[in-house]
Amino acid sequence: MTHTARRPTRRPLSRERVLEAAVRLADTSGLDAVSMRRLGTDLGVEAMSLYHHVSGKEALLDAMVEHVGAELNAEIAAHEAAGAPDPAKDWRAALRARALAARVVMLRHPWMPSVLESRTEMSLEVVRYFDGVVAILMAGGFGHDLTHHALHALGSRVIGFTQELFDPGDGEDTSEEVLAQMAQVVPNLMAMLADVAHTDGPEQTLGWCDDQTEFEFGLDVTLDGLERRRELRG
Amino acid sequence: MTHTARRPTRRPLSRERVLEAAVRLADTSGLDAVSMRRLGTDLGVEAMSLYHHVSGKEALLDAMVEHVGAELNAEIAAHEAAGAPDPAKDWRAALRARALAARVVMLRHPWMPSVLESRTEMSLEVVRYFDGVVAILMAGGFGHDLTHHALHALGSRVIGFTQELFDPGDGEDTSEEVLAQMAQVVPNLMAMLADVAHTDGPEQTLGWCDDQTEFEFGLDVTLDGLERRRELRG
DNA sequence: ACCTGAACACCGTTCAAGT
DNA sequence: ACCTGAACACCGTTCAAGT
Repeated sequence: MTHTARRPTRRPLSRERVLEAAVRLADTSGLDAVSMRRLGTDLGVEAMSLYHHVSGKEALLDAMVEHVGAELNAEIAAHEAAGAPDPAKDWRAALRARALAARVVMLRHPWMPSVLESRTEMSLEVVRYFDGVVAILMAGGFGHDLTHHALHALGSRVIGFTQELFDPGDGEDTSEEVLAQMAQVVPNLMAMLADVAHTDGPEQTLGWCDDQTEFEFGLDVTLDGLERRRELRG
Repeated sequence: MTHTARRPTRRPLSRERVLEAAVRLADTSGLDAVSMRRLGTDLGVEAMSLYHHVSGKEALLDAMVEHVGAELNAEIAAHEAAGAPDPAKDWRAALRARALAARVVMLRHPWMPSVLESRTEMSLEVVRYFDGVVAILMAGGFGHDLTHHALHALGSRVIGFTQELFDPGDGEDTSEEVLAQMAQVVPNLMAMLADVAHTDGPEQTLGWCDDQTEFEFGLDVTLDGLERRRELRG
């Protein structure tokens, strides 16, 4: 065995390599693990070397969003090539398909929602995604004004996620005593939870509780409400 | 003038005083300013003294949420005492009024949404708020199952905010050149923006772009969609 | 019981120095 | 041009010591 084979081949660092490593690190170990120092270690390099490829931590996060945004648009393009609903015929189906396709990408990167929301400058790739959403709504007969309102009403759902408020909780450590106490303080909520008893098997979560069924329900409710507005104004 | 008057009266630190200072600090200087050291300085005390009243940074954030949650429920109670819509007669009006009342509190604490979403354990006061939401939906004729779905569909809107994806941007530094370039890449979006041209005056923002008009539009769209589901199933 | 100061293990970032 | 190491100014938190 040679000497050169022993030490890991040190490809020169590149912006692309930095971003791939950062996204992978966030995917596997969570966003908190993404520090300049840790990222440097993963790449076999000093943290300070990263500054030759990204101007700082914030720029790194911007670039990570852009990286996933590109993945997102590639996914959408693939869907469209494979035959997607025609927005002029059925805007609802077209938008629904787009949101669900986006969701697949988002589920691969659970840290994306929170980083996306923390950005002060917005990603060109993500804007491009929204441009496609606008195109669908306009083709569906929404005016500019209603399209604008619709974007706000749909919020993050149109890009495949909803940032839920609570982790539903594992329910493992909730003793009978605690449950009885809760029933006193929040009786309506407890009665509801006892009745619905989530038994849908393993849920796909994105950040917090946000399973597929609830995501689609919320999306459809919003699409229904928008369709009504369109009929009224259109 | 006496000596005792000169140095700031040093009331003994209490949990309440710590929480009030933390909330005020977050309100005025943003969440990033809330560090144990900075908070200690504000209270005229070493950072380590705080650990006698909160067990750590995470516990402090939990307690801040609980503090605002209490303010939220007090606001709701005041609204109800002043005469709120009867949910049995008009669940829509009752829920709408509750969400808008909650929003007033949220606007006083723009950091609340992000902290709320980052909590792993949920606040009793906030849960109490949701218990009231469940009560309204049940009184309005939703079953337990539909009430559960409705909570997911409404998401954070029911507690007075939507976490918008983008800051609309000041538009101050967007040159003609950049606009022309954008029109190439995202033509649909640019056409829409040119048409709607936000001129509603100063917008109330909560975190990101989330003005009152858009908030109410999104809320009403969701309420419409839910009412339809209720009619179908009820 | 309540508060302190030093210390530890982390951050992001600057800067002068190496090759 | 690319990478390094020491240094700076911050974190949260532990722990032994003070009153």
